[in-house]
Amino acid sequence: MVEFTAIKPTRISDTVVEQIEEMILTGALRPGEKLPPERELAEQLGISRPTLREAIVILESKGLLESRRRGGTVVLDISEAGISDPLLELVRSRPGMVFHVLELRDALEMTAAFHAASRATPEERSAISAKHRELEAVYADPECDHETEARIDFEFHLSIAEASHNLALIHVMRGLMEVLRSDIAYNLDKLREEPRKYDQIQSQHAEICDAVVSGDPERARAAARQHLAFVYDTLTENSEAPLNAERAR
Amino acid sequence: MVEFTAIKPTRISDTVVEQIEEMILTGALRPGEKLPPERELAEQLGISRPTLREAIVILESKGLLESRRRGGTVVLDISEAGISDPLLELVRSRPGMVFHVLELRDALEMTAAFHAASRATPEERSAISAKHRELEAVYADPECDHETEARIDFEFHLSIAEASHNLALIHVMRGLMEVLRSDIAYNLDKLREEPRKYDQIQSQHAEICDAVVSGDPERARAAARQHLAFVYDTLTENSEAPLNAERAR
DNA sequence: AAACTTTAATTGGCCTGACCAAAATACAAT
DNA sequence: ATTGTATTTTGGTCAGGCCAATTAAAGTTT
Repeated sequence: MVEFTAIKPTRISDTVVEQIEEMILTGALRPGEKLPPERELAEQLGISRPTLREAIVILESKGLLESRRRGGTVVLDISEAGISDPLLELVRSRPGMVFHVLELRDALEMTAAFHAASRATPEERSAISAKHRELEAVYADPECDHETEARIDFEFHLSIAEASHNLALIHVMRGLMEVLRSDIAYNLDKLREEPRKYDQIQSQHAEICDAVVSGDPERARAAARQHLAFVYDTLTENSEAPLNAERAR
Repeated sequence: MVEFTAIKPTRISDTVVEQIEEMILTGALRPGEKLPPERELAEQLGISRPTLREAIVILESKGLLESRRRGGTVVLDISEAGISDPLLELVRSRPGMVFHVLELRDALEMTAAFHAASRATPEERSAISAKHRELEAVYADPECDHETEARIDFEFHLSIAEASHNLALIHVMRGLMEVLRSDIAYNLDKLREEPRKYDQIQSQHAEICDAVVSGDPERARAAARQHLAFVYDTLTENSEAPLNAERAR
């Protein structure tokens, strides 16, 4: 018995999608360039406007095009749009989703810190310490660009997760934090304007690091909890659309 | 100089995309389920068919839907293409991975139960109760096949996660539990031979259910913690390759 | 002459309604 | 019972039109 894969009646809009995709990838269509008006392009391709629109909307959801009223449809820069992970892309597109992710991180990092404190090898403990020192350095440097700052922050938390020796945990957290990394940079900006809170973040990191390195699981868990709760609350103050309505603690 | 991000006049097809996306992520639309015919659905949403089609085509390109001529539009299984994919590989390849996943579940379900207890709508609470009664029924039935038993067990925990109103949490847990579902059936087998532990599982489920439904977050969290710890320990006894070496609590 | 208003044209966003073709169902015929 | 045919459902596509946002041109005021 041979396996037959169901054939796919090629939809005409999909064909157009591939066509334009290829033109963008090969450079026939360069970033910033403007496509002909929908009516005109539809006629050129010999298809109807709704069908053309289906194709355009797909390409737009893929981050390759952007159409504005009266402004026409322009090709975006691929370098900032080339995305692979389909599900994390969903997360990234939702504005209020940051709070969902933060809540999830709260649960995960508590466990990560707990297990890391009890399982980490000496090498891992010193690696965590090193990453923390690096973090303090970039925090202390006012000239450090925020992207680097966010990256180090991310790597610090990741190093703890990796020391938990739980592959499933590591995997999930890596994906989540990767998503948050960009947002962190933005939020750190706001924090810098409030030295009091800014210092709190630093001391929280120090507390987490120390608890994990010294091998105190319960203290590490508590420190992680405090840190994430603080970040959540701070973002809630700065954002206009938190999850407060649903957050009836 | 402040950064201004260009505002995007929300397109109605995008709104529909988010709507359906969310229904899929929260489980309101389950894999395999069929959407109403385009004409009908368009009327329900109060939009035109071409606009609805724009939304459908986008979701199709994202791999969430599939529409066939005359066959209607059906929801695809997200777990096939998402976070759980690489995780599934890990679980398959490494034997002791079950314990990693169990630990992760421990962290997640505590949070899920906590938030569900405070955020669940009345409908969700009754849904959880209903699923728990169903679970008690299959547990009481000695003739019930273990696969069904594991499925109901899985759905019970999932219903709690869905009531947490945290999309990120829901998605991760769905993937994890889907992975565990098969293993559960096997482990339940062993548990049945020990009526004492078997009954404990039941009472733990009852405690979780009651705490969540009655709206007691802290009690719900504690109940979930106790349940998962119990499962972990029981599996540790029965399995010949636990993570004891690394588990130096 | 420069800055501000007004007007008009362009263009994406959306709708109504229709036709076609594929596929499943019901039904008839062998 | 199996095969063949008709009917209906439903996605795929097209045609043409209206609306509203936006920009560019024309006009007006200072």
